Amino acid sequence: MTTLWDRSRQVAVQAILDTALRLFAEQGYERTTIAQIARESGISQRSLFRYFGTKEDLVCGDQQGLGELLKRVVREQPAEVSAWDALRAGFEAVLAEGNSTGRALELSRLIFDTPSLRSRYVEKRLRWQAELLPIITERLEADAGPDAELHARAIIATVFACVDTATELWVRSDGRLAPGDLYDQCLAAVRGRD
Amino acid sequence: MTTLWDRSRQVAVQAILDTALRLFAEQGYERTTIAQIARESGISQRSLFRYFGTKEDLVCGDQQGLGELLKRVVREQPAEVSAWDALRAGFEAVLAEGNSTGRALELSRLIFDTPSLRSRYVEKRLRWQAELLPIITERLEADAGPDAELHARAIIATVFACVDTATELWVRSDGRLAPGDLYDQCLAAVRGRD
DNA sequence: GCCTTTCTGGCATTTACTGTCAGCCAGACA
DNA sequence: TGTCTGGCTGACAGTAAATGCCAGAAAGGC
Repeated sequence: MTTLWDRSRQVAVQAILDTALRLFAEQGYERTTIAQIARESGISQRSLFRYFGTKEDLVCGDQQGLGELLKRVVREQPAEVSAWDALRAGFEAVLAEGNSTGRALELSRLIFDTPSLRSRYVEKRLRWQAELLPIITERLEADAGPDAELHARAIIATVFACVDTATELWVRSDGRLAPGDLYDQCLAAVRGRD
Repeated sequence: MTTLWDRSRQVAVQAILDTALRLFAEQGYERTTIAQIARESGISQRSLFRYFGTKEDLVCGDQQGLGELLKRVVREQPAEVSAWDALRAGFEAVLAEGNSTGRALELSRLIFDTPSLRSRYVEKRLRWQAELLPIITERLEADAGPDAELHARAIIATVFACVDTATELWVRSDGRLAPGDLYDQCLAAVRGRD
C-alpha cells in the first residue's frame, strides 16, 4: 500500500532529477551547484542530500536496481550456459531495462564526459563485479576446479571492459550503433574468434 | 643543473609524503586531514596544495611518470610483436619500476581498500588507455584494417582489466604471488589458451 | 648590493557534505 | 473527531577539501 509520504517523496525525487539534469545539460555538471538545484526545485539543500547522498548520485543513482537485475538474470541462466553467455544475457537485460527510460544516451554522455562522474560509475561497476564473483565462480567450479575464482575474476573484468568499450563507442556514435553488436565485436577482437 | 629550489622542493615533497603515508597507515585515509599532514610536516596548508593538487595525489601522485614509461616501452616494441605482447612488455617495465620504490604493496593496499582512492586510480588508468589507443591502433592497422580502432579499444581495456585483477590478487595475497604470473593466468583464462 | 623572479604563508571564500534540533504533518488509535 | 506518535523537513552551524588573492621572504641574475 502506497502511503501519501511515498507518493510525495516520488514526486520530489522526480522534480529534483528533472531540474538537475536540465541544469547539467544547460551549464555542465561542475558549474552547477547543489544550492542552485535545491533552489530551483523548491526544496531545502538539507533534504536534497537526504534523497541523494551525493551530487554524483543525481546522475548515477538508480544503478542499484540495475545491479540486482544483472545478478538475478545471470544467476537464473541454466547450468549448461557458459559464463560468457550468462553474463551476456545479463547485460542484454540491463540494456533493455536501461533504454526504457529514454534518457540513457544523454546520461551516458554526461557520465563519459565528466571525469568525476566516470569515476563514480566505475566504482559502482566494481561493486557489481564483486557481487558477480561468487555466482560466476560457482558456475566455473565444475570445469576449472581450484582456479575457478581467478578465472571468474578475469572473465568478469574482461566482460565489463568490453561493455565499457561498447558503451563508449555507442555514446560517441550518438546512439547510431547498436550496443549489443559493438559488445560482440569487442569480445571477438579479444577472444580471437573472428 | 639542479638549483637550490629544486633540491629543497624535493626535500619538502619527501617529508610530506613520509608524513602522509605514516598517518594514513596509522589512522586511515579518510580520518586524516590535510591540516594535520601540513602541521606535522612543518609546511603551510596552502603550499601543500601547491605540491600536490589534491589529497588523492598524495597516494596516486607519481603515476604520470609511469604512464610515460608505459607508452614509451609499448611504442618501442618492434612491429612484429603483437599488440598483446607489446602491452605485456610495457607493464613488465612499469612493474619493475614501481617495485623499486619498495612501498608498492603498501600503497596498492591503501588504494584498493579506499573507495575514493580507487576511483582516482581508475581515472588515471582511463587516461593511460586513451593515450595508448593511437599507438595500438597503428600497430593493428596492417591486420585489422578499418576495425583497428575498435580492436585496439577492446584489447587495451581487456589488458587493463587483467592487470587490475592481477594487482588485486597480488595485494590480497600480501605480495606472495607474482603479479606477472597472475597476469598471464588471467589472460589465459580469458583468451582460452590453457 | 640591487632588482627581478619565484616561492611561501596567511586569509578569505567556495562547495560538497554532515550533525543537530525544533517544528510539522501524515497516520494510527481511542 | 481529537490526540498522540514517529518519521520527515528545513534552518543553522560546522567540517573538510580546494582555490583565489596578496603581501612578504627567499633565490637567482646582474
